[in-house]
Amino acid sequence: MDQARNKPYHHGNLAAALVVAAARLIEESGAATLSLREVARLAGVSATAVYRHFTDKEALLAAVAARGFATLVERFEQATSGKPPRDALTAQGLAYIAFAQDHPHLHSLMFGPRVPGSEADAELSHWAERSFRLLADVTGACLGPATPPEKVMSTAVALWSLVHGYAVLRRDGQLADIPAELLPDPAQVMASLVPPL
Amino acid sequence: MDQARNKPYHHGNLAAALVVAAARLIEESGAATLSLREVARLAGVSATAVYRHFTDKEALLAAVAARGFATLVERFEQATSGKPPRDALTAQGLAYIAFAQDHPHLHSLMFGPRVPGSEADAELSHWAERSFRLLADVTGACLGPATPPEKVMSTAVALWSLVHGYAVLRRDGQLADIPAELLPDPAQVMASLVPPL
DNA sequence: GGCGAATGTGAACAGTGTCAACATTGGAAT
DNA sequence: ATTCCAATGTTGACACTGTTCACATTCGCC
Repeated sequence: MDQARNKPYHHGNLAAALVVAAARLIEESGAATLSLREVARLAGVSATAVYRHFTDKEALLAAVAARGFATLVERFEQATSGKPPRDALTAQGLAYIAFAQDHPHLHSLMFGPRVPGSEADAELSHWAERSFRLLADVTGACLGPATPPEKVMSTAVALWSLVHGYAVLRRDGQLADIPAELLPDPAQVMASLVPPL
Repeated sequence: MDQARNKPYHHGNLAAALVVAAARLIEESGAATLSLREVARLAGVSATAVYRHFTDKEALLAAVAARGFATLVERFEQATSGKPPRDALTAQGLAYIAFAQDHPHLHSLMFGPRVPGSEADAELSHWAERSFRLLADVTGACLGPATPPEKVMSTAVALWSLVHGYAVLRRDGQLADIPAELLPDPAQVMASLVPPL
């Protein structure tokens, strides 16, 4: 066992442990109420130790968000692997909606407002771009190789808007009052945005 | 002038003044960084006076959000008035997107996560329902009177998802890296979700 | 073995939301 | 018109937050 030993020298690697602890607390109660001190407490370290590894509270949050993007991309890949384009497209959309519903607070952190100047923003942007590229690629495959790139792009953004909007409305409880049988089937709506080949 | 008089007795009606002050600060810097004390300072009153009119910081925020919904509904009505159904529908969607872009922080507060138990949540829900009903009505008018209600509902939710998603992605800067000429035309995409009569 | 750099700690500061006790004032009942 | 209560506003305080500074410890390298 690791933690059964007497109190360790320095800690091994705090950075990772802090991200894990923060992620756990965020999944429970959201990023808004997260306290650096509580993260530190959970990692068995004193409050200011955080600043040896993250310049800011925001930097920690960005690291958690980046981890979230990593697992999101993973979900995308395992949802679409080996499927023909149109199946892959709807599978990816459904995976996105499922992710937002399974990890509402994390999703909210990942796609919340950006701090443009932040240095951690770079990695975040990288991940966000990558996950969008996955969507754009599948969309392109659905539309066929002869489709002009701006058509692919605008279709991908429309699809993303649709799926993201639905995911966000659901995760924030905005659709809670509407009985489930009246809600649209996301797969079907997505299909209607991609003109058949 | 009003404030040129010597310091007034009680204040007139603080509640409204506090909501106005809070709304102004929120439009500038967002609800996350809003400080009750600063609101009070801006209203020329001392911090704890807020608690004579709002049980909570959250209650104040809810009041601001409610005011936001009121102006949103107003925008909807003046955008759709006197237009045939399909024009009204796209006008309403565009008005929604414009609202989110003109008042990003307010929009974010209005459609952010709900606190279910909150007492102020009731009024918020009322407004949200009302603004959604506007959309559902226009959608119904587009689809024709013979359309089954669940079809109207699911179409309205799909439209809302699309427009809300696009508005949110834009307002949070998630589409900032994509050149404008590659972005979809919301009106056109909306039209493709409503089958022609 | 020793030394510098990396890492963790404690005390402290300004700022926050919120509560309890106190002060003031407006309006209603006499 | 006086009195009195309820509404409204203030002061002081508590626990908590993010963050900084000076200090302690420990690892890796010469």
